[in-house]
Amino acid sequence: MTELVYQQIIADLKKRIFAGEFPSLHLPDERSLAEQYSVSRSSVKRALTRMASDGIIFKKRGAGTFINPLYLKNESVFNYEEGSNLGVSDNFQMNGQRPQIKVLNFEVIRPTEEIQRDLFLHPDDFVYKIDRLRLFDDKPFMIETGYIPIKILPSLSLKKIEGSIFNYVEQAFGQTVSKSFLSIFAEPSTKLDQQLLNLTPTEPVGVMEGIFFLNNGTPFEFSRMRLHYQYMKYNTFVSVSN
Amino acid sequence: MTELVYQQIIADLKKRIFAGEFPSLHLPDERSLAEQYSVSRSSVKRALTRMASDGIIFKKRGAGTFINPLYLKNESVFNYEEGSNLGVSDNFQMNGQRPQIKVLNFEVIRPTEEIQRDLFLHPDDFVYKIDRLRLFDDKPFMIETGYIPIKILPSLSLKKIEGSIFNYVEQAFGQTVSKSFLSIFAEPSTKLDQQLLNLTPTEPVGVMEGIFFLNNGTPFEFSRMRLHYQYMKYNTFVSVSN
DNA sequence: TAGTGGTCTAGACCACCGA
DNA sequence: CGGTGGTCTAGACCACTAG
Repeated sequence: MTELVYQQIIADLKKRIFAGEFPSLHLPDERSLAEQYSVSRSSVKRALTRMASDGIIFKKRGAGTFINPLYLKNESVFNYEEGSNLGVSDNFQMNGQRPQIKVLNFEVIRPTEEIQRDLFLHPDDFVYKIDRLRLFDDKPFMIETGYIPIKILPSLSLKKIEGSIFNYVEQAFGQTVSKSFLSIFAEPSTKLDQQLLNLTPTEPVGVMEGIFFLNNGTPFEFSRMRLHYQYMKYNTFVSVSN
Repeated sequence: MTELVYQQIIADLKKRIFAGEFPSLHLPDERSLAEQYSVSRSSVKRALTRMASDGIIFKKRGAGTFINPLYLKNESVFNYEEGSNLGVSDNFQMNGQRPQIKVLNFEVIRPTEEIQRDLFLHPDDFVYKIDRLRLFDDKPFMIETGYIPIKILPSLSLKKIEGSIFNYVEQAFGQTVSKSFLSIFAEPSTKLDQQLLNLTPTEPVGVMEGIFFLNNGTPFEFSRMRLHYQYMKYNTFVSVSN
């Protein structure tokens, strides 16, 4: 697959960590690892920096590099770092159940200035506006409105948006959706929310809105998702500065 | 303050971005920036990589480096990337306003099994249970319940929890709170929420709950935060694999 | 004080994008 | 095709931690 040096090091170190090769939770120092793998120290450092930002290890200047004990005990929580895609079906746990999609509306429009800016469009570019209701085991859980430039996906069709658009892009162009910038907040439900998501007036919706990017950095979609509050559970690992 | 080359570059580029120096959202290429700042390309690259992982910019191989339009739109909300700490006052934008803390309850209890597991405690360890109401410009916006092992902070006092616990830990032990696992979701407000946060029955709360870690990897606190929905806006930049 | 991770340089070659 | 970001090397010096 990928043969990048630092990715090989990451893969190998993960394997060795799970094999219990470091019972003290103390990894070899960077210079030794560089020698072991016959690479430069910079490449080792790059690998370790990645692993640290994933929460697998942490580094202590002057002391060494250590395995995060939670990584061993709580491996499942870390599994998100394996995913190759940011799509709904990957982010929401729908274990074996049937995710369904009901297309509410599908049209081509002139984007607002806001959308233009968010997706780096010219004033004369057009976008698809796609409204979909997503169900899960026959229960609606999310209203999704997406805007996608037609120049990125000129061949989109009603048929295709009844399935996963992200998967379609991956198959058709070999580009994965691997970055997103989202705002997450909550709101009282509107009449429409209540109707489509089977909510009572006191029950809220969770809102997630933002931009999805392709692997190559192209802004791909602006999306606004309104979720039944019981189905919105967003998990994050945050690490600041260092 | 900090004189690191790449941090200076980051600071300067942010300034220039906000000054509107790049209306096309297209930054100069790495080699030009290296020349402008009289540093190596590696240092520029390090700065840009940091900014990209913060979601400020994104890079497109073969094309260039671009400003994330949401960064400009959302500027105030991005401020969390300035903090050296994950605390409330750093995560929520309280520009010049007065954050206040009102202690509702402070006691030592035997942790539930769930808390034991989350904080990696033994059955005979005790924890502080701390209930606080946080206000912002005299308006309550968050009810916070925290559990902290007494063995980590044996000297905690009522006085100390009237201020930032994270800052106290930093001053007293030189450990920053720099990592967290959080779940984020929404709920209808309870009677207590409505009373403390000035909410009507149809207005919801945002909930953020999870574990905060010290720099060295020690699980430090389990926290459950119930926020006035208008004050919860969580921005995340997610990047998988690459 | 010895050893560790952190930063920085200078230069090389590769992979990709767009005109 | 030229220009861009991505990866990697080799080596230097600094800042911190621990014995």
